[in-house]
Amino acid sequence: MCPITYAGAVQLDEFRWMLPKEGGMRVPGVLFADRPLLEKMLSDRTPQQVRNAAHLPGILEASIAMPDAHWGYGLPVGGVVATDPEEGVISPGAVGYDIGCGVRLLRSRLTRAELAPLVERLADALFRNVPCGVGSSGAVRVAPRELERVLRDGAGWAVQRGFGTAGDLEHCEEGGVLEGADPDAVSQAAHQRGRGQLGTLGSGNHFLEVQEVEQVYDERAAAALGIARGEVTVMIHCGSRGLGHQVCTDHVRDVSRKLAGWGIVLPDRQLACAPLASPEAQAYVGAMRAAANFAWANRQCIADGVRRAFSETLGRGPADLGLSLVYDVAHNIAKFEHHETSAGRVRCLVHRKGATRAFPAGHPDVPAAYRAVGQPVLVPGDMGRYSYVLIGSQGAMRYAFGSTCHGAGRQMSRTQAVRDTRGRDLVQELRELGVVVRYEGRDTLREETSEAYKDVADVVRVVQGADLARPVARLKPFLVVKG
DNA sequence: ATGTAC
Repeated sequence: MCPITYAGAVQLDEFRWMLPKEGGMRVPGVLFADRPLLEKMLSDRTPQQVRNAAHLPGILEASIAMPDAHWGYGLPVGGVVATDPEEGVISPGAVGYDIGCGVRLLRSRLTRAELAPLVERLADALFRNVPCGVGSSGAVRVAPRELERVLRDGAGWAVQRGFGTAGDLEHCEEGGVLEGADPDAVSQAAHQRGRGQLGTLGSGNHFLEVQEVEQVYDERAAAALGIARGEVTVMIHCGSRGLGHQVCTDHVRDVSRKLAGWGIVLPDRQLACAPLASPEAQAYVGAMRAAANFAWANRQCIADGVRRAFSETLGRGPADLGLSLVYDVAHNIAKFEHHETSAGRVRCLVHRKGATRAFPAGHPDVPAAYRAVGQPVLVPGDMGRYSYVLIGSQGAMRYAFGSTCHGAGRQMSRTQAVRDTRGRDLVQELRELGVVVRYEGRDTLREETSEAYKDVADVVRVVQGADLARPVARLKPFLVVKG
C-alpha cells in the first residue's frame, strides 16, 4: 500500500501530515490540516520553517504546525516545539515578538437586545477607556519601581491595585502569573517602552469585541463555563506591547552572538537559541516570564476598562453587570510541562507560538470549576464572522504537547488586503453586517478585513477532527474596537 | 506583533 503524499508531506490520517526527516532534521515535522488548509500552508514557507525548527538541539518527537499556521519569524505562527530540559534549547524566535500575547473572555448576563439602543454609546465608552493603536499609552499610571512588581506578579498586581477581583485570577492560565520572572533580565529600554502601555490594546490583529453567543455545541461544557446562547460576551486579544517586543529583540541579539561558540548550526538564524543550561537561556527565560506577566497584567487592566465602560453606559454598578472572567490564555509563550512521549513521561519546555494550551478534562492545571470538562481554549476568527470557545481534548496530549490552534490565520498579506479593499466603505459594510466599529489608524480596517483571514470554522473542524480540542460555542461580534 | 528603519 502506497501512502498518499502531497508536496513531500505524507498523509498520516485525515487531519495529519508528516514531513519526513531529511538532512539535519532531528525529528520529523507534523502538520495538522485537511487538504485545503494544507494547500494554503504550502503556498508560503510554513513547511520549510517547520523543517528548520526540527534542527533545534534537543527537540522532542516532532516539529508541529497547527491548521492556522502561516509564515513567521523563524518558526511559523501556529508552531509548537518541545525541547529536552537537559539537552535542549530555548529559542526566543520560537516564542515570538509578542511575548504573552493571548485572549481573555468575559461573559455577562446581558442580551444583545438589551444593549442594542446603547451600542453607539458603549462603543464610544470602550474606545475612551481602552486606548488602542501603535504607541498607545496612558491608561494606567505606574511608577518605575512599581513596574518591577507588575513583571513579577502579573494579573495579581492589577487585582491588588483594584483592577478586578481575586476571582478573576482563578480563571487565568497559571493564575495570571508565571513564577520565576526576572525583571533584571528585562532591559531598561524595554522597561521604558512598557511603562506607559498597561491597559492599552495596541494594533495589528489585536482587538476588543462585544459578542453574542450565537450557537452552543456542548451544553454541559457551556454550562460549566457559565455561557449560554443569546448572552453577551467580551473578547480581548492583546499582548505585552512594546515591552515584550523589546525583550525579544534584546535576547535574539544576545543568543545570536553566542551560537557559534555553542557549536549550534541552524538553517535559519531567526531560530537562534541558547542551551537551557546556559546563563543566556536563564536570562531569556526570566525576561520572557516577566513579559508574559506584563501581558497578563495588561489584559487584567483592559478588562477593568471594559467593566468601567459598561458600567458608565448602563448606569449600573460593576457588580450588577455579571461581567465575570471565563478564561484568559496565552498563545505566545514557552513553559516547562510534563508530557508523555515515546521515551515515557518527561519534563520538557513547550514553545507555543500562535498555539494555545489545550489541557483535557481531569488535568490538574485546569481550574477546578472546569476540570470535569477541560481547559477553555479561546479562538478568535475575524471581525465580520465569528470566534470560537473550545475545550482541550485528549488528542492534544497525545499528538501536540497539550496544544491546539489559536485563530483563523491570515490568508492575505496586509498590503494585499489594503489594495483589494481600496474604495470600499468598510465601516458601512460592517454596519450592514450588524457590527459597529471604532478604530485607530488609517488602514487598520482594510488590513484586518474578513477576507484577509481564513474561515476559522475550517480551522476548528481540523482541531476537532484531530481530537486536539472540541467546540463549545460560537460567538458573533456586534461591536469591535481595533487599533 | 512593533516608537512598522539603527
